[in-house]
This record gives sequence, C-alpha cells and structure tokens, in this order.
Amino acid sequence: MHDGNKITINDVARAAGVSKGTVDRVLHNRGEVSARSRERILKVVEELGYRPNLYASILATKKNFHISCIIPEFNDGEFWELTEKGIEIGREYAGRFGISIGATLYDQYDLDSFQAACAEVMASGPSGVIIAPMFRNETLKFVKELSEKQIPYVYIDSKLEDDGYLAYFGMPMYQSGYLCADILTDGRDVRKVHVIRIERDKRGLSDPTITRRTGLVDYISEHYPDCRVENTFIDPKNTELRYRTLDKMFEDDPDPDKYIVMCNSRVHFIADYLRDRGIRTCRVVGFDVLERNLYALRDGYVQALIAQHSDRQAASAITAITDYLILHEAPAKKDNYTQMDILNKYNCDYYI
Amino acid sequence: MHDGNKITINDVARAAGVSKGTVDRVLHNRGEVSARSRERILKVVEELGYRPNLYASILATKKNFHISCIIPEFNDGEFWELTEKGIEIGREYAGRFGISIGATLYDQYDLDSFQAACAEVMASGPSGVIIAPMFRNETLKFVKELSEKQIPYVYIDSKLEDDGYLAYFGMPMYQSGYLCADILTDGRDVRKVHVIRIERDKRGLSDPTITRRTGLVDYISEHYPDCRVENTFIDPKNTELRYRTLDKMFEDDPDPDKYIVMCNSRVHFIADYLRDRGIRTCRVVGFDVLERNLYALRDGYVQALIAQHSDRQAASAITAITDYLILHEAPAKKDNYTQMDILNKYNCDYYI
DNA sequence: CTGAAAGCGCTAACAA
DNA sequence: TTGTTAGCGCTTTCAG
Repeated sequence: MHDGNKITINDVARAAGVSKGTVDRVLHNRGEVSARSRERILKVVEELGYRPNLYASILATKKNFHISCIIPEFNDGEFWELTEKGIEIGREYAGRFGISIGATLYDQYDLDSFQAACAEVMASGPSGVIIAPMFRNETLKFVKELSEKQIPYVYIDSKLEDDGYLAYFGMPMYQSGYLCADILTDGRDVRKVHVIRIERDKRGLSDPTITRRTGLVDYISEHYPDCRVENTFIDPKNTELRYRTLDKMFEDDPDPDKYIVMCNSRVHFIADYLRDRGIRTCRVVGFDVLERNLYALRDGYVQALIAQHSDRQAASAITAITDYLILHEAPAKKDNYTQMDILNKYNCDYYI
Repeated sequence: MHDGNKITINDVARAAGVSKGTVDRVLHNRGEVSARSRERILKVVEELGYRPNLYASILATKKNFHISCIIPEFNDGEFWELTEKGIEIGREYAGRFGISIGATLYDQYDLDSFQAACAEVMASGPSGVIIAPMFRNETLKFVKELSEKQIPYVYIDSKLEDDGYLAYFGMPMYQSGYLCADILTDGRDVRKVHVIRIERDKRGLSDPTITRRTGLVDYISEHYPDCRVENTFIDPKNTELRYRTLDKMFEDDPDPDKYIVMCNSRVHFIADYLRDRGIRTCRVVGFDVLERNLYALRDGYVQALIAQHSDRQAASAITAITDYLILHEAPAKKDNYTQMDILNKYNCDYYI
C-alpha cells in the first residue's frame, strides 16, 4: 500500500532499450538524441509513470541557486516588514533544496536607490529574482534584461504590464477599494466620505494605491450617488502640521459622525489623532495589519482593516521560483490575486 | 556569497580522526561508540558547523514513510471537500520527500464506521496520522495507541484534551461564534436572534459547533442583554418539513426584519428558503465557503460568511508531520489557531 | 567499538 | 548519437 512508485531512470532506460545517459538527455533536452530514441523514451516514461527523484537529482547537480528579492526598505512596524517575514519563510523552504535567498532593499522614494539595487542584484548573477516594483520605467528596463538572460522573475505586491514574469502575487487593488467602501458605508445613510491621503513627493513616483482609490470612488458613485468624496492631504512626517490639517477638516465639516478612510497602511495616523482629541463618533476604515493599526482596531478608533497576507505573497513567490528552478515547473496560475481579509476587533488577534 | 557551507560528514570524520561510519553512529545515536570518539565528534561538528545534507540522507535511507488522514466522508460541495483539497496540496509537498499520503474516510454519524477507519489505519502501520476527531472517546483510545507506538499524530478541525499530539490546526471555535454575533448584530437595534440548528441524531455524537454557539450567546448577552436568542431545529434531509418549520417561525414572529444565524456550514438551507419565499428583509450570517453558501452570498440572501481555510489546515498538518519525520523537528507552535475570515459579496470571489 | 565498502537515483564528463 | 563511469553525501551492512 505504501508507495511503490519506485520507477527509476534505470527502469526507463531498460524498458526503452537505451542507457540512462540517453534518458537523462531527453529528460533535460540536452545533447542530441535520435528522434526514435526520444519517442521511445517519452512513451516509456508515460507508461511507467516515471517521476524523477528530486534528491538524487539535487545531490548530483552541484549547482548553487540563489534568489534575490528586491523590496523597499522599512522601519519596524511598517508595511514591508511583513513581506520580509514571508521571505524568511520562503528561505526556509528554499534552503531545503540548497537554494539561498538574498534581499536587497531600496528607498521607495528614491529612484537612484532603486537603480542601485537592481544593478547590484544583476551583477550578482541571480538564478531568479523577486521584485516589488515601485518605479515603472526602471523596473521594465530591469526585467527586460532579466528576460534576455533567461533569469526568471516574479512580481509581488503590484505588477507591471509586461509579459515575461513567471508569476505575480498580490491583492486585487481595485476590488480592495470597492470592498473598503462597502465596509465603510455599511448600508448607512452616508452623505460624505473623507479620504485622507499622504502628501507625496512630486517626483512622479508611482502610487500603487491609486487603483484602490478608484475602486473606492466607483463604489460610492454607484451606491451613494449623492455622497461627496472629499480629499484631505496630511503630512506623514510632521505631527503638528497633521493635527492642524485634521483640526481644520473637523471645523469645516461640523458633522461629528464622519466616515473616514485611508487607502494606504497609515490609518494609525487618524486613530492617533482621534484618540488624542477624544473623538469616538467616526467610522474609520483602513488597510494592512501594522501593529499600530491593530492597536487602533482593538481600541475602537478604527472599525475595520482590510488586510492581505503579504508574508504569504513573498513566500509563495519564493516557492514559485524554487519549484521552477528545481522542477522546471511554472506555477499553476501566473496571476495570483490573494484574498482580501476583513479584520475587526474580534478576529484580528488570530491574524498572522 | 552564494551558499558555501559545504561541510560534509567526511570532513567531520577526518577532523575527528575517525571514519564516517562512526560519525553517523553518534549523529543518530545508533550503535555503541566510545565516549572519547563521541566527544571528539560532537566537538568537531560544533566547530565546523556541520549540517547534514537532507537529500543525501533521504536518498540513502530507503524508508517509505506514509501518512494517513482520517476525516469524515462527504458529498460534492460539502464542508470536508475543502479539507481534501488541502490534503492534495500536502500530498504534493510530502511527495517530494518520498512520503505518501492516504485518506481514510468515515461516516461522521456512525461510530462503527469511525472505529473501522481507525482500525484500518492502525493496521496499515502508518508513519504518522492526521485526524479530525468527531468521536471523543474512541479518538482518545486511538491516539493513546498511537502514542504507545510512537506514531506522531496531529489534529485538524477540532482537538481533544489529550497532550500527545504533535500539533493542532483549526479555528478558534468560541471566538468564531463571538465574531459571528458581532457581524450579525452589526451595531443595530436587535431584539431577537434566530439560531437555526440541525436536528441531530440522538446518539450522543459530539457536536463541534456547540462551543461556537456558546460564543455567540455570550456576545449577545454581553452586548444585547435584552435580546432574545431563539432556537429553531430544521431537518437537513426533508425539504418540505424544513419549509414548514421555517414558515412557522415566520408566522410566530411577524417582524420581517429577522436576524438569522447558523453555526454550521448549512446556511444555504436558509438562503434557499428565503429565495423561494421572496424574503429579502432578513440579515443572515453563516459559516464556511461551500459553493452553495457563496452563491447565497453573491445573491444577497446571506450577508456574511465566516470562513476558515480548512484546506490550509490540512496542508499544514501534513507539512508538520512531514517535517517531523524528515527533520525530526516539531512545529514551532503546537496549537495553531487559524484565522477567521469574514466574507461578503465583494471579497468572496478572491477566496481560495 | 570501528572501518571499509556497497549502494540510493541521478548528473555530467568522457569515450566510442 | 550513444554508452560508460565516476561521483554527490549519507546510510547500512559486514568484517574485524
């Protein structure tokens, strides 16, 4: 009952009337093999249901695969920290197959830094690359070079419109905005929604949350045609300025029951403000499971968080490349949209 | 940069001035080794940072590990189908390490069938067992025997209070009921909650959702002390009877805005009824991602579903045993409470 | 108590 | 175009 499928390359060779060297050649498309042998071997492989033994294979090939991950740098408790945890999981998996994993971080607000990261990775001659693309053009150039060198790459978090990637793991951004609007409005009589945004540097960086905001706005105009969506820009670095901006927002619109949303991971800024001002009348929804966001959720200053397992995304990316390297198998699906998790104070403690 | 840690058992043997046979003996505590050799070898292993090569090890040991899964049988679209999908994922993983996976199904309403399944598995001499325990006493007897035979086992779905299991993967049941009540009531003015239950056979089977119901009731009495919780029992097999029961429920309580909940995976029964009767005024919450439940969710007859990745639970269980068998490593956490997913019509399509 | 040696299934270099 | 062969690092007899 247990196993039995012990068909080796030798069995195949014998049944096909050739040597195992020849079998190996057709299995890996290396060297010239007569059409006749190839056919026979393929047929036998099929009939016998031959499955190569990975360990034997890995043992025999002394190749040293290395996968490089290119992601934004981060401080403790920030969004990309979770991704790094996923890399750690992936590292463990890949390590079993003798594959090492490296991470090269870049400043997501600095193009030069991104270029430097790409150059460094390229120079190291990686067997595969995982990349979170924040700079469109630069990334396209980079992946083009990877393609030319036959180096497989997978996108995480967001992806670009090229076609050469092995796989993509990320959240459906538009839908996440749509969902967010649904949770925010929650069937109530909503007249106005406040979208709080981060003041961005002007240097034309791609903002990955823009699609999300579109989903949000679409939901509102479809379900609440009379509802106004108002944008307020806050400064992420200057607390005092931020508080002034929010104070003004509350003055301008005296209705205490506000519907507030942020499309990135910094909703804790709002929670902190509300806590300090002692305002408990707002309904606030944000994204991602930063520790500070969870704190706000438990505390009741944020009602819901929409989250994604960016750790799993990274781990899956590594698994995908690993499997590709070892088994020469592309992942079942190229585009993998991971689930959108709705967190509130009652289920957030069981997340992660 | 890439790898490098290429210290083999030969290096250790040479450095310790013994043969690799002796090194192997102390590494695996097999056979007698002089204290002096043992010490020397251990020291060298430490100094050189020797890490055994898994593939070589697995290749050389022709052991045929086999893991047996004992779960309830099911029809298409039922709860346990998802678990089986997870077993499939796990099978792929374990297969890479030459470990085969078997599934033995039992009738969850028939003790004899469960006993037979356990006996069958035991007789087959498994290397590890994964079990979804529906019958408490029988399971305890079974796992006791496993423990005696040093066969590792892990619980999925629910667990018992014994201590010998290698790991557990499942949902926090009490909290899921609590969460469910929160989503059902949703801050509204709720006066009555209808809990629909399945008429159970009287034969003292353990009902795994009882804890969940406790959580539900606790939430209500804590947050809605004046709210009544009313139980209605329906027949899962007899549609006509079921409809009569529900008709009566609607007659007895003429308020059209009802709050209805089911603590198991069969909330589609309610949705079907409401659809047939054209009732759209109720708020309905249920559990688990059966296809029929998703249908009701998209359709609007069920507002929310609380789900768990029982596929991942099963897959994780297999991974845990596999790693234990190969690496002799117990999982990082023994009790693994998986997250509770809140699904509505906007995020359910990205689940699974 | 210990060493030598024969593989495990596969790869890759070398002959033919 | 194909067969032969020497390992990869580890386990497991079998002598001694």
